[in-house]
Amino acid sequence: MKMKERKDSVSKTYVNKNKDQKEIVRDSNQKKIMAAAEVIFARFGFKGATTEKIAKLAGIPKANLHYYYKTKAILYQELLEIILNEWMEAAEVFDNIEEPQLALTKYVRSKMQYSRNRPLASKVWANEIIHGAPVVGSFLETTLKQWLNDRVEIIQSWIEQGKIHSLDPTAFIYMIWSVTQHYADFEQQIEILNHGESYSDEEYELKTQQVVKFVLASAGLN
Amino acid sequence: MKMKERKDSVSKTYVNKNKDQKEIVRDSNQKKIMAAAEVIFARFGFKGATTEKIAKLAGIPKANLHYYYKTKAILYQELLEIILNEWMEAAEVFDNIEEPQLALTKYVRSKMQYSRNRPLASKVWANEIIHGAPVVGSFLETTLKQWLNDRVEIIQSWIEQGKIHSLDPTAFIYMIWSVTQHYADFEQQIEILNHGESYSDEEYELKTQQVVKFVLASAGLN
DNA sequence: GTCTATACGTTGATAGAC
DNA sequence: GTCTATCAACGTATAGAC
Repeated sequence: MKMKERKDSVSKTYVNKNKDQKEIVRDSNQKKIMAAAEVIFARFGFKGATTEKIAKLAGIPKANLHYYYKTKAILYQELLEIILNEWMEAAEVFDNIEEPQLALTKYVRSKMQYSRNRPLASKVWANEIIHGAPVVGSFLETTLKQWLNDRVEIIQSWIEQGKIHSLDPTAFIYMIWSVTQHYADFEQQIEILNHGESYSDEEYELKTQQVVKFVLASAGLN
Repeated sequence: MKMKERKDSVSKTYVNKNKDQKEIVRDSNQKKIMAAAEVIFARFGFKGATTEKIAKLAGIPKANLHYYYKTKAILYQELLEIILNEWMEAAEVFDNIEEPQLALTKYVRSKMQYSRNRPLASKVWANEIIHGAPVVGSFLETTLKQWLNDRVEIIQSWIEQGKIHSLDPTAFIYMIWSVTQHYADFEQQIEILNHGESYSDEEYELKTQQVVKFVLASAGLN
């Protein structure tokens, strides 16, 4: 109520500000929808998620959701795009670090942090891949393939310089991906096996350190 | 037609034999349905799978599927039970081997073979866990928890005997699970990143050897 | 931009003849 | 045990008033 009054009074004075306000409302609603979509898609998959569930969780009528996102498929695609961008950001730390020990440590920590902070996003992504990557398949073929090839070259150069053990760089990267993403994707299983409790920040930090050690040991860095 | 005639003629002479024949038909149909269910559930998830798709792939009418499995949920549960039993079988090789190097090598190889032979089953399982283990949750709490606890004790004893490095046994087991299952669950991604081709038997054997090395190195066994 | 009511397609499940 | 026809329930998406 108070907010609305303030908005109206502002709109009378500054037309541009009012326009901004509308955009702010739009952004706010889209963010609420996207946050809800992430929860529902993670829990039920694409087909199992219903626009009604998403709308209810977002606190808006279903028709309103369809006003912002014409179809469920479009909503899903936009969510995957957001997740993809986050994935790529987390991967950037691998670059521009010459020493393998530091580069690997930072990368693994970055991936573990992502699993900690965005488990739902990780699950949506995993679900998409498990079901054959119907939406993100083309991205895998282009962007991810390029990213992998570049990283394989870096690792190969480390091996040639004798900085790490001889190993299969692709298998090595898959190990890093799988071990770190496991903490997000299999979250419920981990929680059940941990006396029904999720890890505290301290426990998770210890797990992270352990995973870093596994990765470094696999490369012969101790 | 011929089959039917033969069955009838047999039934007149050997009642028991006829019963066997019927059971054979039943078993055969159930196997066809279950095989199709695995494909469809793996590709589309529980909600995305339709009984019509499953029946069509199995080569029977939808109503017939419902004759054998009253509901889609029951079909899904029975499939998970089969997968669970396979999972437990693959895990048995961990036991009764005193030397960590051999026990770990055999276990990792067993898991990698399972990912190779039964990628669809692995995906159905992963999908179930990612979505919060609504069906197998109780199993995780009891059987899997017990299995994990026992294995943690074995690994702990290895550490105390100085046979392997000091490490977090649970995190170590999670690493083995995640790395090996990755080759099944993220099969499509791996294929796309491998010039669009799935691994040959020879390539997969090399990847298996690499994964074994990673696991052994993580435990300080080189 | 918001929301109620509803049209339309899909799907799980069954009835009932064979 | 097999199969065609059918239906009730659900879910996506939209029309149209506000």
